Amino acid sequence: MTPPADDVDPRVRRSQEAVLAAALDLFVSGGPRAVTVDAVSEASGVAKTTIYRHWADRAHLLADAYRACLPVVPTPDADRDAAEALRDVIRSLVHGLSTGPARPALPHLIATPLDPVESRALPPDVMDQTFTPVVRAIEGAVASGLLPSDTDVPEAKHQLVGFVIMSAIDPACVMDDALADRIVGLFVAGRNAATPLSL
Amino acid sequence: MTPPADDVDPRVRRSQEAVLAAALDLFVSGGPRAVTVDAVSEASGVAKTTIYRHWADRAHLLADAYRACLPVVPTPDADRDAAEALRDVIRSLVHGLSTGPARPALPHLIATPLDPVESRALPPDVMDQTFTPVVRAIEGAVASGLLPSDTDVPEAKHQLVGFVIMSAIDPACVMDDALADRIVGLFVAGRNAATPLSL
DNA sequence: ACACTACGATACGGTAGCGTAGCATACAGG
DNA sequence: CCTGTATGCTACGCTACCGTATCGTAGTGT
Repeated sequence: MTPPADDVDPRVRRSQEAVLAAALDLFVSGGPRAVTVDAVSEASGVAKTTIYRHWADRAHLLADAYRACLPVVPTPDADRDAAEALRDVIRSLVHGLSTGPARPALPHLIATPLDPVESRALPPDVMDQTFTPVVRAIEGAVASGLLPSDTDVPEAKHQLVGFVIMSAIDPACVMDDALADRIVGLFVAGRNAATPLSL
Repeated sequence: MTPPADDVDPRVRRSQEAVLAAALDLFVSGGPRAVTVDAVSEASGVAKTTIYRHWADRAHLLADAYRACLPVVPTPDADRDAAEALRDVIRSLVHGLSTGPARPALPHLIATPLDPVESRALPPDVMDQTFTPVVRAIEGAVASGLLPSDTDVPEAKHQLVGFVIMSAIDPACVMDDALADRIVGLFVAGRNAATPLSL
């Protein structure tokens, strides 16, 4: 499964692709609970027995469907300008969440790893992997002086990622580069304010 | 169910309380899927038939368990100092998420309303209700000049709430007033920065 | 003490889903 | 063409869970 081998029996290839496509559709529209083996078999036209010949059990099938719609955010080059790197990472995250199956599936993407039953075949840190580039970019920004040296990196991650996620969950929110740049701008400006705020 | 009447048969009272407590425990530790009528019956010592005498079906029982661990954030008085109101609302939100059953149940609190099956007896905007006080506080801050008049309120909500939620999800994060104040401080400072950032 | 009500226990029918077995068929590749 | 393999089909057994019915029992309030 993991390596999409090229030199395989075309029958195998066809089956796996049909199954995965159907599983992804079901996941996007109905969440993990909709990805039942019977439903996938029905929707894909692939016999249930065949599905079990390629996936150990339902959990692994669901895990593959999950990964198939998880957005991938590239890690910026380490020798890049920190501000640009940060901007590009957030733009990429926003873009990845607003295109493809990720946006409609976002609630399920968040909820699935948190469900002890549904996430059995998922690594416990699937989401972390997606957000690692953001952490790298923040670290780069701190190193280059764009952010104060005493910046709490995990906290900064919560701040940035939380903003993006909440925006993406709101169906009324327009997810574009302008939003991404605004998010980064508000973030950096707040972090660099001389006096945070006096209450 | 909704009105916790006081003048009822103590037997009824005792049953309902035991059931609700057990349902809440199961929800916190195992999510909505763990709240099965049989499991609740088993855990509470209340017969399944009795449960069905007080709740129409599993969905309503789950909905009550859900509401029982949802944090309640009081709306600040309208004639309050805007900065204090905003601070208190976020403090209250942070506190509500870090005490009681809300923190460990947070993933489930987020995921449940997003599940079309599990949320059948929940109003579609349960979460919104929790965040409404935040919106009110932001509006007050804009009105009083603490935030720029062109502030996008929904976007500001995403920013604040996203930060809080992501922090609460991270088990390593310490949720206290200091964090709340930092969140508000970074938020207000960023929003008031003359020039957001030039890239 | 007595009627009324809530409760417990058990059993049941029904549904949905998982995963497997057995056998017949279609197809890929040499 | 011919062998090996992937697939489809059907039929299972099993489990978990829902919601109901029935009936005897225990507790409440008067």
